[in-house]
Amino acid sequence: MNKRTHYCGDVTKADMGKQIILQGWVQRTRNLGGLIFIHLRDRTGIVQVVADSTLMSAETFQAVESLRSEYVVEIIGTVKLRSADAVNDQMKTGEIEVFLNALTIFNASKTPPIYVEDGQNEQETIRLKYRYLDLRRPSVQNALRLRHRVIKSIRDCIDEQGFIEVETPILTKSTPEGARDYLVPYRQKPGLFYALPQSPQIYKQLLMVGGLDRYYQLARCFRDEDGRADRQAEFTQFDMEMSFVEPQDIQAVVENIYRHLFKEVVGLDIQLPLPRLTWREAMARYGSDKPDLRFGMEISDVSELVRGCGFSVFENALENGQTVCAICARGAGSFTRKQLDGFTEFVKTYHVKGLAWAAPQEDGTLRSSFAKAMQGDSMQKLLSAMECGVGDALFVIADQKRTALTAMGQLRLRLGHELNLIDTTQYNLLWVTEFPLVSWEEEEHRYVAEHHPFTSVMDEDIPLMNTDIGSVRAKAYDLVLNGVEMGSGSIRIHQSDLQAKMFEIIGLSQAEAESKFGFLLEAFKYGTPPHGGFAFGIDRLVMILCGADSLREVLAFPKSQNGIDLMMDTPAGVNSDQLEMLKLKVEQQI
RNA sequence: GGCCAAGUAGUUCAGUUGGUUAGAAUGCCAGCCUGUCACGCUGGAGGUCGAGGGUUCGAGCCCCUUCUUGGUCGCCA
Repeated sequence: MNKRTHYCGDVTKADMGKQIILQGWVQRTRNLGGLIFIHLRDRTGIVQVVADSTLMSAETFQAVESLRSEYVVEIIGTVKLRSADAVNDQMKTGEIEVFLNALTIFNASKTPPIYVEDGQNEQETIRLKYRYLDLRRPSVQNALRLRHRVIKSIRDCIDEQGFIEVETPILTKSTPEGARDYLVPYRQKPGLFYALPQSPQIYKQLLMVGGLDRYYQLARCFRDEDGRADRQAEFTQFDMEMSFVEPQDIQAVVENIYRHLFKEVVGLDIQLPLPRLTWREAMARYGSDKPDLRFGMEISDVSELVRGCGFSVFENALENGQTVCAICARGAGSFTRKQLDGFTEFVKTYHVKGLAWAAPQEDGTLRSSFAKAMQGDSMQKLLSAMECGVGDALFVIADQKRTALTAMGQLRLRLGHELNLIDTTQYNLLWVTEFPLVSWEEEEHRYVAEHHPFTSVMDEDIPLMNTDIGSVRAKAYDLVLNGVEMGSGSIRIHQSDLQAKMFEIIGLSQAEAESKFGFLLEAFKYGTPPHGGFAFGIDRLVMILCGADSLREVLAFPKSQNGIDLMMDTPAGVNSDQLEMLKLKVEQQI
């Protein structure tokens, strides 16, 4: 039985005079000679322990003298009120201290390679290598505690709505489309492989065929792609699926979850229903399918306005059927020429050829990269249409529509940050709906599913499937929080002929479809209910709620950008017996 | 796979134009100290300058290659 009577952070004035038992780690000691102060830490906080050499045996005091940072100990002591001048109001337990009577050292500790306290800025490499020490920091524990509360609140809420959690396999089948799969060799028949799931997509649809009606799972997903601050190879999704529903039914369930968890975890009331924006509108106004609506600065299509302006870049673009779009950034007129020109390099990363800018000055002149090329009053017309006045800056991009809008959307975000337009205390949630069903993949020279190949089509667009597939809209929707894609969902195809048609559109041969998804197409022939669902990333949500910049902050044991676990030092080699058993040969040892 | 940045003591960093024995803070070790709370004072130890090669009389610094980490483009249904 645990002898501990109190957690360190929980000792209060009310315990005065009691003998208590604490167990924890030594944060720091201050040895004043015959008097030693120890800050003892556990997951609740820190309390000061006092060892007075005149109140204990020489052996006990010697043991106290030997304590160092991160030793694990048990302390039996008496709670006393601090004298008025010794109170530490920076500490939660600063009014009291514990006079040590007995000490047990469970374990010594090497000198830790990182400081176990908040407010340090060690390189992440060293923090991740010694993650078990990093985990002792309050901020790291708080992130994990917040994550726990988010998950608990989701489970509570979804349970009340009649969903049951079903676990689906981790060893599953490699499928075409989507991200690269992690493969697992099958020992009994060399040459065959399992794949780790990118999502439980197919299983959850089969659960609907199986009549489960309302399913959810906190599902671990795997994608063998390069990492980013907001992308880990291995991540957790809240995944759900429902039968006999329309998009708004699913959205209502998800909205309930978000209202519930924001109330429980952040103490915030979210107004429902959440705002909705169609994909086309989101792209046109914000240049993104995950717009950050915490600030304005909307994009305008100025193609018609600049027609005949004389500037060859714009004229040529329009002749080639491209688009000219613009934003007006209030307050950006104070940027230096170097800064303004610097944005050109920035937008080029997003594959547009250039950026034109103009900034009206107080003295009536115009600083601009392209004013000279604009004939007549075309510049004035453009500025006044964009309501761009003194102190503002106008930015214009001419390129293919989607490319131009995307680059402009990225510029908008950057300007929003640099001009401090973003209220970081705000949580902005919205739905983006009516995603395109497919998009053209130039390199592969075929259409690919924008969401996934099981996504259903908007009823009124079904006729377009044979005539203008590029403009067909799907019953697909994303949830966006502060400009971050939280998750996606859709109504699925439940008719095997429509599913076959979809495979045909994305260039999946009948034979291939049969070998990869034969079981699914077969299942659809036995009374499949209309169904749909949604999934959102737990890691990203917790990251935003923590105000963290990276998913690594909200995972107990994250991996590096290249998918390496710096603590375990893995991926790692395996011995030749293991390879032999799997009949695997490594051609080139790196 | 491309581009950018970083890698120097346990940790965080400085290191000038290529020039003596590579520094600081903190941590660590030892001694002194009974009211500290980033305790204080005195002394000490601690370096493959990520790795390999090259240029040079001489390289932490210049050149080439490479590894690792981060950011980003591609990629991520």
